[in-house]
Amino acid sequence: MLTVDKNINNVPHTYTAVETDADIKQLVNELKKHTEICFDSETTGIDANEAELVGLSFSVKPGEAWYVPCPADQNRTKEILGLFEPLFADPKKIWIGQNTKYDLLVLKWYGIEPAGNIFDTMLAHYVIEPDGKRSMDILSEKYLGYEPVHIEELIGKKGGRGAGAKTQGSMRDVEIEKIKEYAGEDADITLQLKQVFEPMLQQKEVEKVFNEVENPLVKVLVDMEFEGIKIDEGFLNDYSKELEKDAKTAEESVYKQAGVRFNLASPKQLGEVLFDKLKLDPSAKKTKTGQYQTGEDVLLKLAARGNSIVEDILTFRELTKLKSTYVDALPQLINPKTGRVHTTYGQAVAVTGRLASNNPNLQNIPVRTDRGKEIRKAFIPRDKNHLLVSADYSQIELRIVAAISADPNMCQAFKAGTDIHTATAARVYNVPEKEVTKEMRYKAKSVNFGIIYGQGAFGLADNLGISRTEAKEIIDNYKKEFPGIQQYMDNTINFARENGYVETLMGRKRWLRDINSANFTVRGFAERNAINSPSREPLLI
DNA sequence: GTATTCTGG
DNA sequence: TTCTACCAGAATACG
Repeated sequence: MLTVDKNINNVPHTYTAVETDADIKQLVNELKKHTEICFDSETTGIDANEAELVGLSFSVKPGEAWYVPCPADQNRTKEILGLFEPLFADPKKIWIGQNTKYDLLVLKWYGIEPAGNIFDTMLAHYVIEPDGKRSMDILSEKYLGYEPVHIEELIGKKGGRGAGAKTQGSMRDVEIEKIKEYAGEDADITLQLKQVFEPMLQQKEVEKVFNEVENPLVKVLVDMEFEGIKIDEGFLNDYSKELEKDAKTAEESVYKQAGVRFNLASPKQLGEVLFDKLKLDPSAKKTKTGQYQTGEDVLLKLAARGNSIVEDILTFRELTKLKSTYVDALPQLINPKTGRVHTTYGQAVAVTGRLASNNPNLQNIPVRTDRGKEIRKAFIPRDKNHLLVSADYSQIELRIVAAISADPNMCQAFKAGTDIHTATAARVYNVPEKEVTKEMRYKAKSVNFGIIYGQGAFGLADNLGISRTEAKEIIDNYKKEFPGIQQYMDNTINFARENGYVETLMGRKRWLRDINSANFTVRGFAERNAINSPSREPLLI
């Protein structure tokens, strides 16, 4: 049983503050003897692009840690960091940490880029249990049986809303005796987590994706976040006014046609106007909370029946979405220091192994509509000597499915280089590719996407606005024409039932606890996850 | 804080 | 018989 300091088994702990140059040099000499060094940084904020370094902690042995305070005098802090240069320059070191991307980004702002490899305990837990929670507090309690000092004890709770709410204090103002305990403990705990996770990575057979994908990716993401991207603020300000005006026009038109003014941004109020007052659909569906559904798919069906008010509602929705989520939000996220926007990538968030992006989310910038696409013009090169280059896989998920399933017809279609949806339509409708109509291609495309997600006849019918009979016919033909795909889906579900997980080409596993559930719905979800997850990760090289 | 909606892959 | 396409982040309304 591993032990963590005083509170667990009364094992003595030694957390030492190291402040003078002489003591720091002695610490560096001690750390030089070790290949694996656990480290953590304390900072003034939670945004690494804004944060100031308050201190660094190190540990190489459970129960022992050093804390090196970094003063507000930035020149002195750079001097201190300079003393660590021999360690950071050593390519043989392995830097252990929890969410190392954050600490490395903070260090990069001070010009420090460690040469050694990374062992990130957060990423270790991510590949061991992709859908669990993994804050350090929770990992410590779960794997070490120890509840760490809460940060609130040092700097108070996060600022609540309204007057009188206390704002969270700064790490900068905490006295060294307290911060030493907190920071030392973080490095200590993280080192012990590493010792727990390392054998687990072997047992679960996920070292490949951990060593070859996740850990090397950390430094790449640090570079990307640090670099950021330039935003044309003036362009967005102009566009905001245009959207404001056009949204207002659509809004007024809605009120005029409805014969009543209300909050158009409220789905609840809109539903009551459309279905109680105007009675546009006597069989309108309600959500589980009892209000009418007013999502885009519902509104599009009303529009198809010639309700002109719905066009204006859709326009209002589109324009206000663009304005509030992108056009007005992006300029506020420009970093005053760099004049650029720096997203934060979530490397251990999505259960499928994909990245996530926030503050701002740069993975959902509009592209489908003309007025949405316009927003992309605001992302510009740093100067006239640079340009932005865009590269994208073509149909990567379907290619992965073709490769894993080895379906001869699907592989042949990709090898021939023809449009995959046209090729699919030709097979499903049994016509030459030249005779595939737009309609046929559109439906085949929907089937191709639906297949990846485990969609059935009901979903396809709803999506395409066709009968369930027709949808079933299309799907049956699809399965007949691409027998390898059907076989792959059957095999995948069977594999999941027997093993309790599915895996990607890189060896990332997703555990499916409900795959053998007696509940049809619950089991169905797990089965669709089983089919869906493996197609999400390309094989590198 | 939860629900709904909409943006992307 | 059942409910119906996976994975995310963010804005807004509303209690």
